[in-house]
Order: sequence, then C-alpha cells, then structure tokens
Amino acid sequence: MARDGTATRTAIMDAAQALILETGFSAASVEAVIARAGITKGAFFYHFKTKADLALALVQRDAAADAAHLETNLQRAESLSRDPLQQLLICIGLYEEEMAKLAAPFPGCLYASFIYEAQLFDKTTLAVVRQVFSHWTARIGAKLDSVMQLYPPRLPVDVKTLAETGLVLAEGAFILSKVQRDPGAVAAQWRQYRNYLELLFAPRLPEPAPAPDRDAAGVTRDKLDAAVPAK
Amino acid sequence: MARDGTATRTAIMDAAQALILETGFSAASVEAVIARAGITKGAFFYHFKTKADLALALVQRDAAADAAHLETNLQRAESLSRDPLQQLLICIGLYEEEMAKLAAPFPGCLYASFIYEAQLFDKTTLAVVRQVFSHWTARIGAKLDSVMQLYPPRLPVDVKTLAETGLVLAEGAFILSKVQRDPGAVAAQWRQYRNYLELLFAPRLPEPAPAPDRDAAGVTRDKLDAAVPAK
DNA sequence: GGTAACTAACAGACCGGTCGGTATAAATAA
DNA sequence: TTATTTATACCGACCGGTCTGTTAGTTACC
Repeated sequence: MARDGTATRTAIMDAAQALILETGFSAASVEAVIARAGITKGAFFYHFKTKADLALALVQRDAAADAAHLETNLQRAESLSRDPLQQLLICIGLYEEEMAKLAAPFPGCLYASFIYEAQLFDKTTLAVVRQVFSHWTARIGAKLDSVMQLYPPRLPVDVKTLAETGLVLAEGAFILSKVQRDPGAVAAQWRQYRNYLELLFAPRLPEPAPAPDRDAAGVTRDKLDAAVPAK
Repeated sequence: MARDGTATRTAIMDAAQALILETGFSAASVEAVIARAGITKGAFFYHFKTKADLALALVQRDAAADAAHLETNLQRAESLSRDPLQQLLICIGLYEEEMAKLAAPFPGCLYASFIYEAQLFDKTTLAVVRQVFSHWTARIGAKLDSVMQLYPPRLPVDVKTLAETGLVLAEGAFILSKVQRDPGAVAAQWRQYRNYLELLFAPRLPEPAPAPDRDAAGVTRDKLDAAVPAK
C-alpha cells in the first residue's frame, strides 16, 4: 500500500486528540502520539510539517465538525416546530439527548485545552477557536433575536451574552464531567440552559411544581410545550 | 539573608501560577518559573521537592483561598438579608461584582488547567480539585435546600445539579473570557446564573420587560427584591 | 559555628525535528 | 507483457537543545 495516506493521517489525528485531552498539548509528545497510533516518526512528519501544524489541523477538523453538528441540530429543530422559541428549546434538547447517551466521562474539548495552553499556539490556530465561539454566538444569537420579537424576556438580557451562556455551560460542564468522572453532568447542564430559556421567554409560566425534588425527565415539560402557540 | 524563605516560596508559586495559566503545567518549565521569579534552580528545589510537589502546593493554596472567599461572600449575604433566596442571589451578586472589576481578561482557573492535563498529576493533587468542587456544591446546595423549602421551583430541578451550574458557569466563563480576551464575560455569566435562580424561585415573576434589549444593570431587579417577603 | 537559604555547574533523559533509505503502486516505455 | 521510472507513504537512527532533578559549595543570620 503506497496510496492511501488518509487512514494514517486520521490515525495520527485521533491518537493525538485523545492524548491531548488527557495530558495537554505539550505533554502529548510526538513520540507518544506515534506510539498510540502505531506508526513511526517518519510517518508523522510526512503528514505534518511540525507539531504546531498538527494542532492547527486538529482544531480545524473539530471546528468543521461542530459547525456541521450545529447546523444539523438547528435544521432538525426547525423542521419540528414553526415557533422560534420551540426551535431553540428543541435544539438545546437535541444536544442534551446526545450528551445523555455518553457512557464515559466527557473526554473534553480541544478548544478549552488549547486555550489553557494558549501561549503555545500561533495566531492562526487560536483564531480558529475564536471563530468557532463567535459562530455559535452568531447562530444562536440570531435565533434568540427572533424569539425576542415574539416573546419579551422577563428579565433584561443581552442576546449575545445569552447565546454565549450555552457555550459557557457546555465548556464548564465538560470540566465538571472530567472532575467528577460523571458522564451525566454534561446533559444535566444543557437541561439547565433549557430551563433558563424556558423561564425567560415562555409566555405562560408553569405553576410551582407539585413534585419538587428529583428531575423527572420532562413530565411537566409536555404541558409547557402544549401551552406555546404553534406560530 | 538566611531567614525568611517564605517570600521566595510565594514568589515561586506566583510566578508558576501565572505561567501555568498561560502555557499549561508541562510547558511551565522549572527554568521558566525561576526566570520569572528571579531565582535559581537550587532555590526552587530547596522549596519544592519536585515539580509535582509545586503543583500540589498551588492547588492547595487556591483551594483554601476559594473556600475562604465563598465563606466570606456567604456571610456577607446572610448579614444582608434573612431570606435564603435573597442570600443566595446576593452571594452570586457579590461574585458578579468582583468579576466586574476586572480590567484584563480573566487569567483562568488552575483547576480547569490541571483537569485538562489530568494524566500528569497524582491522585492527591486531583483529589484537591475534586474536593473544591464538591465543597462548593455542598455549600451552595445547602442554601438551595432552604430556598426550596420556602419557594417551590417552577420547573423540576435537582439541587446538586443546580448548585453545580454556578461552578459550571464560572469555569465556562473563564474560558470564554480567555477566548474573547474580554474581561466582562465572567461577570455577565454570573448574572445569567442569578437570573435563572430568580426566575426559578421568585414567587412573583416580573412582567415581560418593557425595555427589553440591553442589560440595564438591575433597574427592574429592585422591584423584584421588594416583592420578596423578608422571612 | 551551626543552620537555613541559596548558588552554579552538571547529569541523564527526553524533546521536536531531520535525513537517508525503502517498499509499493501507478505511469510510462519497450 | 514486461521492464523502468516516478511519486507517494513510510521507516528508524540520529542531532542539538531543553527538560527535571542532583550536588558540592557559598552566604547570611542567630
């Protein structure tokens, strides 16, 4: 086989990403990466000019995947309801669902990992991270704008900040999940974001819950969904 | 001077902490630390047996400071109101205030930095991080418990998860602040936590805001505060 | 003068990156 | 059909530099 190097390339990237999320970028030495990927140093430097080059490729791959993921979830949400608020809540719910499926603690987020070693990376690499964040904010912010036109918020909020809260909860939840070694933490925090948006915008608020304590997975939520007009 | 080594010790720790938050633990080499602290390698290893020993000392120092800080804010809040919900909101408000004072982007959180290089640290060091997190959750969770006894939440929530949301928002906001190089991001996210708790528990909810868009620093909040009974 | 605080030179391991060489498959020429 | 060339994909030994940690000796104060 002298033809398809893409398999090797992905193997390197996958091994590197996993290692980086365990040890950070500096400690994820090229030697450790190639050991995990089962290749040699020559192969590594054939595919990536430098180690920094690998960092850029990794962050670009994640950025593309995340952007596509957001687009998928937004489209699914938009096809499931005509109401912008419901679309937003469904989109968040989809993220929540996906995270609830995780069996192991969340491996972490490359953006956060890189940001905490920011000095090591060049402007291009960090710019990708920034662009991912601003893309989420713009995309969710736009949806929030149309929500605002229909449902005045019950407290004064800034759209940009409110959109960023989703990102912030996700990043924070990844950390919590790693600290506690609890796969469920991420989904639980997405749920809090959903709750917040519901309370902030829902025109008719649910009565104080009769069964208060444990989170009983959306039994009362159906009631609320029904209370929101379909346009 | 053969007497007071504590000054050198703190100089090392301060230099190390700053460096770690810029580059991560592995890249914060002993050589770089001593260069920033203005001492020599011998002095470093006189005060710390190994580099890992420094990591433990750093995380322990932060843990003690954060625990004391939380206790201070809780006590201040408890002296300012008799109502548990108000106490909680004031406590969050105090954090928000402190963060609003920052001029530069938040330097970051050592716990998050360490967690993203978790493999490098021994169990003792990581246990300190875990203990910090569970201490916050227990302390805020207890306050939330007494809030719950007075004000039934409008959506079913789990106390532990709700307490963790504060931690999660803080950690996420640090990341956002670093990504955007925006000092204001952290305070803005604390505010969202306050909003969420208000909406979730406040017995009388504010009408949908008449001036909806920009966050006008708690003008409507005074109205809400007044609506809450003083015991 | 005894000890706590520190210096400076050094050791051995490991780092990212280079380089000469090799195996394979496709393209080309006979 | 077969021989030869070419480009891709990969190997593994090696280099200079940096890493953590050691050690023998110096300084400053009681």
